Amino acid sequence: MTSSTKAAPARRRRARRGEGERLREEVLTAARDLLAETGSEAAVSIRAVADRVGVTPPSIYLHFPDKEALLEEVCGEVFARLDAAMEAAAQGAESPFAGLRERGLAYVRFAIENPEHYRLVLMRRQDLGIGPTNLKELAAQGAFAHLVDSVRACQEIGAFVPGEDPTRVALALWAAAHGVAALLIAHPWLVGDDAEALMTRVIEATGMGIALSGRTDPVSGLQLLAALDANAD
Amino acid sequence: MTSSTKAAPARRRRARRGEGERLREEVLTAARDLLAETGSEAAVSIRAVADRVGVTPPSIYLHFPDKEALLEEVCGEVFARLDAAMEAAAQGAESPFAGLRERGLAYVRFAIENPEHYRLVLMRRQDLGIGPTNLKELAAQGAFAHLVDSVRACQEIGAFVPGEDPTRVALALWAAAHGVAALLIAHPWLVGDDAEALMTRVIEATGMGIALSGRTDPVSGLQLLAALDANAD
DNA sequence: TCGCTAACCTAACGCCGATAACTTCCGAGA
DNA sequence: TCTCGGAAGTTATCGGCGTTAGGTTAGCGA
Repeated sequence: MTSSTKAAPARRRRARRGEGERLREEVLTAARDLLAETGSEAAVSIRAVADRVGVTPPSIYLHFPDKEALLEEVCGEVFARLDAAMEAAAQGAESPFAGLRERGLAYVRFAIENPEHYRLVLMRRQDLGIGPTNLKELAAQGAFAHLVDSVRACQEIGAFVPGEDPTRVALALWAAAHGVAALLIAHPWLVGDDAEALMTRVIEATGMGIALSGRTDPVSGLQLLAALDANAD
Repeated sequence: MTSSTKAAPARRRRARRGEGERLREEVLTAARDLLAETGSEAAVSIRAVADRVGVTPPSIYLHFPDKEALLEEVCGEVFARLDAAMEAAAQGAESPFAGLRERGLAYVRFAIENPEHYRLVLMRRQDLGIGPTNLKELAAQGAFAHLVDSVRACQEIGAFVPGEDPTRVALALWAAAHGVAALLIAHPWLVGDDAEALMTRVIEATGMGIALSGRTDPVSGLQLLAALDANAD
């Protein structure tokens, strides 16, 4: 549909002997650009990628076992920036709890900025992906590990009750943020321009709810709110 | 792959004169069964459905404009049961707040029981679906309308601070529940057999967080928790 | 019995992911 | 300088997909 007049013999020059890896990089950038430009997985066909690079479809398979692997690597590149973005957002936070909130907001914003990548990685059924295959593995690396650390810090200052598995708490917080992200991506019309308000509300509410849950000491709501935004207990 | 030996001329008897609608129903049930059995959108191809019914692919188009419309109707049938399931779950609740929790749990359980239907309807980009196109429309019908009512009831008994738009609050609660559902569907390995624990934690936390947010009166945490599970203020 | 038309079917188009087998051509070794 | 192995592609093709154009059959009213 888009300028595929078929008569596009703008062939790419064949790579020299040891430079076979060059095509691999060109394919990756072509796929990445195509996904970013169209915002649609369907637009990133092997044929479209090959055409953009100036090569025939089977050549792709010299460097990637299948389409899935190609998309996975493209998304992997994008998601590699997630951890850094979340940590940067939490940098100036006044308290661990505030850091948690900033991380959550950065997470949802990242999803909004890379909607199709997010959808490919986190909104498709993936029973046995390349990534971690259980919660413990996930908790040991990247952004989720930092999230768990952040939860632990909240427990240490008393914002969260200690004793609960920080990994499970982090999973709950992740699920809430993921809900906002997934909803915004799948149904942008639902929220309109109030995406920021929604993500703030959900993330803060879930965080405060976890802070409140399990408490048996008669802490007042105001005390709790104050404690959450303070550095000390 | 599955018994498509091609030599399956078990042709269906052509419908009589006024009974053209019969094929439509047969196509719907075939598609529904196929989706339920395989749990995969890809398995529900026009050709596979036609084959199961005992008809040729183009015949499908006599009753459905395209594949999308067929899937939409199949999912619509399933989702028609969601509202009833949520209301039934909230029936015996001791308080509006408990009703909110039961509704949320029922929602996630519904998603787990119909994962592929849920994924088709709520985890794919749908800029202009047949359904409601803005939040107000959505708030006026079905399960979401009941959720909004439930939020309003929580405001009336003082569990939630009044003044906030109940629709927005309901949206936030929905997002949190959706996060759990979407995570469980896309990455079942993450949670293992603790799905119930995760959904309970997220739903309760978000509800309590919303109950706490916006409060300026020095209500104690314990008082608040107690109030949430009581019928009266 | 005729003929209209509802209810199908046959054939085909253009797309897709993927594979087998062929060609080109660089560059190291004789 | 010539050769020839193998890296870096190509051509041809398969089976499957959604969808469309146009032909065929059979039941029912006249």
